[in-house]
Amino acid sequence: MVENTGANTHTKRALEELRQRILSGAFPGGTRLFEVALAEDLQVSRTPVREAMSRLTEEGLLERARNGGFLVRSFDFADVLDAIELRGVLEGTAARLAAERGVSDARLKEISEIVRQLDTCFGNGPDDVDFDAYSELNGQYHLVLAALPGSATLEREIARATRLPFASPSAFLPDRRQLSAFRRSLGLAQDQHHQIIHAIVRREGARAEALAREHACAARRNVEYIFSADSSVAQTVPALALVGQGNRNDD
Amino acid sequence: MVENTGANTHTKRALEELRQRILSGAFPGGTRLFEVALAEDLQVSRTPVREAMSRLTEEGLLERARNGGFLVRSFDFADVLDAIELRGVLEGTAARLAAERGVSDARLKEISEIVRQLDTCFGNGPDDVDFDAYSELNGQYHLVLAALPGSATLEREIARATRLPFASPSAFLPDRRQLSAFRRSLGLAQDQHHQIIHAIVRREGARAEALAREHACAARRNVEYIFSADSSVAQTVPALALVGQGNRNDD
DNA sequence: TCAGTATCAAATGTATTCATATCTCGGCTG
DNA sequence: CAGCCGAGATATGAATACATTTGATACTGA
Repeated sequence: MVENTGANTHTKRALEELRQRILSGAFPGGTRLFEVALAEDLQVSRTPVREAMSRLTEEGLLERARNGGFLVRSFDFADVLDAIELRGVLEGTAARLAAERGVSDARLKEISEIVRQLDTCFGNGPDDVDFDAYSELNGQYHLVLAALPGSATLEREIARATRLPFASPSAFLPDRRQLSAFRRSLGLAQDQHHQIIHAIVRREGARAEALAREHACAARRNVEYIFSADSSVAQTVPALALVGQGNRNDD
Repeated sequence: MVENTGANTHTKRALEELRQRILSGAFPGGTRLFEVALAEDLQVSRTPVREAMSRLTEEGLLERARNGGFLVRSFDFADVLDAIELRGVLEGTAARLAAERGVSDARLKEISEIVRQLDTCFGNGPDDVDFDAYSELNGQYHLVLAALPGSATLEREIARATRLPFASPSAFLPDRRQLSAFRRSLGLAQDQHHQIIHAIVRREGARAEALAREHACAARRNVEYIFSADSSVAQTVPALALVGQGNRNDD
């Protein structure tokens, strides 16, 4: 049995290009993607385009239309808030199970290191936060947290649902007031990260779960605040831009 | 723009046949599925086989191998227990949100009807339970419950994770003692169904969540009991047979 | 005998061609 | 004038031929 594969450079190209276009908001939610048009545009045949769309469906960026074909999934404000809620629940579960079952030293070391790096993003003062680095590391933190319990199925499903929704804060922070509020909230979030890890180490499952949930509630309040403070932001930022951190499965 | 689709009878056939084979345990977990072999076997070309495998990957029954190709996902006992745990958490969230946000009369009517039908499965006495009908309806109950909150994204993710794992009890109940224990537990489960609906109607979010979680814990205990009581069952029943109720997306 | 290399076969990737379903549009008919 | 029906356009479904990658094996030389 030859466990082989043919060439896949075209599929890979199509996949990456399409993903990038979707995440950048090139296609409004609900847009139907046509194989032929994309194939011409990407200079490949329909086959790798189909393959790419299928994979993007698995990733949650597309959905299959009722009668065939693919649509760009659309997310509205309520979806984003719900996704944060869901994420809090799942991460809470992950944290609780990690505390109940115990965590390998390697994993604990891994996530502690991430938290340590998160600390460094705050620099020397409250006005010196590296938003982009923080956001990137924060995504890793959540993924590793979701992976803690050590069950393949659980890990997989939690990671899937956790991955979907998250705001990249630096993308939509127009005015000074909001920036300042966001810095404060990031400081609180960072405290919560430390507390969650502590609770896991101390094997306090209920507390770890509650903390992770509160963490998500704080994130929810932040997003609500930002969008409500300036309604133009809600309309300007495509909801899809909030989606997809660490969603890749490239090799 | 013709929102069209070509014929899909071959894909449909391949999809249903493959799904059935996987769920029936024809392929042990980890088995690699080869396009050519399946295409010959099913008397179709590789194209619809590929398409079917891609969709089964979305359903969670297959996974993509590192270097291309598809593997049958394998689930062990721990995976099944974890899946039940996860399910309880998600359904708890669904119940809580339903209680907090309120539920449309139509939806409430829908799920109340399912619970009513579940009641009828118990017949006239404790020895007259229609397991198959109960199991079927129970799956519907869970899916509708997951759909209650009314947010498309949330609904989708909850339904996805909820769908994955559940035991079909009648499939592995060999001896009289277990059967009797199972009847009792089903009665308790049915009580819990009623209580959850009541809590949602009364807008008691925390209670609804706690009840749904307890419901899952009971299910977990049942499965643990059955598998521990007769270790041969755990080895005989392919874990995959526990997967996939209401996972269809046929039209 | 072992190691390294070359060759082959097996499996998937890609392109192309044909088939088929459905949506649109125009004309016919009541 | 409205509604239905049919033909054409369009998009996806399916089949097939060809390309490419990679694992396995056999052969050769040390």
